[in-house]
Amino acid sequence: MSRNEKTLSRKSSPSETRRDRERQKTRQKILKAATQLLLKQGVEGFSMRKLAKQIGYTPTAIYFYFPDKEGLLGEVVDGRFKEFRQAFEKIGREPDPIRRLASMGMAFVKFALEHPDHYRFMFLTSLRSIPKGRFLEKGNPSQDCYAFLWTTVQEAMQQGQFRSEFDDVDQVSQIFFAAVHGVMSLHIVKGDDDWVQWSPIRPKAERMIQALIRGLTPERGGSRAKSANGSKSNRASTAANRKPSKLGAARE
Amino acid sequence: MSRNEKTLSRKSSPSETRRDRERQKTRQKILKAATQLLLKQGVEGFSMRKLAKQIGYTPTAIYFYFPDKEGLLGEVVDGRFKEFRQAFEKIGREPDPIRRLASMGMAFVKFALEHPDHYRFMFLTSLRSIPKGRFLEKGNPSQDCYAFLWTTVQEAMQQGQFRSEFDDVDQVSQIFFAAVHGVMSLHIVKGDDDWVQWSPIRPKAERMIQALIRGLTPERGGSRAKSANGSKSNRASTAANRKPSKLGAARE
DNA sequence: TATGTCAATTAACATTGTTAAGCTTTCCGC
DNA sequence: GCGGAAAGCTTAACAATGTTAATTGACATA
Repeated sequence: MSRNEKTLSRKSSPSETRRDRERQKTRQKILKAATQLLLKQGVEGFSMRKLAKQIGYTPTAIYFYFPDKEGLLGEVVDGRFKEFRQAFEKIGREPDPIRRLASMGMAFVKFALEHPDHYRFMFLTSLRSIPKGRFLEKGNPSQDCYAFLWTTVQEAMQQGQFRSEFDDVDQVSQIFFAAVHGVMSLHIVKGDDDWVQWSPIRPKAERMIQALIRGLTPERGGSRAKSANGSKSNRASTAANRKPSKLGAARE
Repeated sequence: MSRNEKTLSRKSSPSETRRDRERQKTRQKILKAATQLLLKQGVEGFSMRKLAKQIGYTPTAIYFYFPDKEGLLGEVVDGRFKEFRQAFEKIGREPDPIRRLASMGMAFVKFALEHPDHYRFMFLTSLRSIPKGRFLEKGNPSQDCYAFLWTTVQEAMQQGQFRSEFDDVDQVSQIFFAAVHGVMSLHIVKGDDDWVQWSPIRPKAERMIQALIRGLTPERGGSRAKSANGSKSNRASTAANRKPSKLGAARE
């Protein structure tokens, strides 16, 4: 915490931008190399010294740009979350929130399969004291994945699409997210553990999302709850109205 | 892999047992200390040197009893799995497999809450080449947790308690396990990440199990699935007995 | 008594994250 | 243009990690 808050050190000189541009450039270079190294070597195989060697610098040079290893990797992960959020772009246009939920689940699966190492770091590692929310706006559904999920769940809830006992947006969001996360994390962490005969991941995940949504929503036989939200004052009033104040892509 | 397969080195001498008893004793001593250290310091804080200091030995002495860090911790975890399995003892006597399933889920939750560090190591860490199955018999439901789960799912399936599309025992077992694992791992890893407003873990897990089971089983309104097993009509009545109310029998 | 195995130690190696001090090069005010 | 300061980076080092090779002492067996 000593000497790397240089982003606005010089007070007001015209050449500040030039220096700073150069600085940002190498910063990005380090960040990019770190991302690649993380992908190739995995979280365990990542080391500051390897990274330094790869960019032709000395290990200490990195500390001029980043506070420490956690801070660096935290920022790498921030970038991944951004990319993660982008995978949800098209889904946002799906009108039915329940359908949107299912799509989000599958997008999540796809992302986890494509970036297992980043996934590991994003959701399977607890890092305290990384620069949270420096590059992502918390609570903003267009940047914050959890907020996006939250909003979708809230919408469905306001439309009366969930069973009456599921009246807490946070709870339902987390149940849904946790389920999908469970399949994917097991796949990534224990996937080649031959103690268990693992069934194919994709259909498994799909089925799970199906089942979970079926369990969260009322039965379809007779009275399809046709969005009983004519008046918003049904049971969804207590929890569903709360704005996503503290939430976001699980990170740290 | 060099010098620690000494368990049966001496061929046939009467004093073998004496030596070996001593050996097993210190082995257990190390194992116990390792378990405690793992509990107190967590996976990250665990180190061979700390362990050595705690038992009054030199770090290298440990290598005389265990191949390496992974091997040691692997055996620690084996012990925890045994304990884990014991948490299922009473549940085994529940006649209805679906109810049994729900109880297993809640037992799992309880275990995770009580032993978060061991949980971390058991399910959140990928250890390749650890001496698995040295102390646990794979496939035996009374020792192997997954086998216990599997058997339960199979029984329910044979009774026709699942929807027709869920016809793969492995898949259903893993879906169920993964869901519960998802909530618990998120709780453990990200539980104190204030980016997300986490909802209380216990009711969340309970609700999730409820929802998932509801989604896996046929709807209860009209024609109750009549268990296409034909042959073993031993307990086809349980299907009618099941209620959609409270499933989490395993309370604390 | 001699010998070989067992149990444990000392010393060392390689690798890790991180910091303190120093050395150029560049920039800014004068 | 010049002096001083800051930026950018390196060298050297520290402490902690897992792990191995060589060695020493004890002890049971021949």
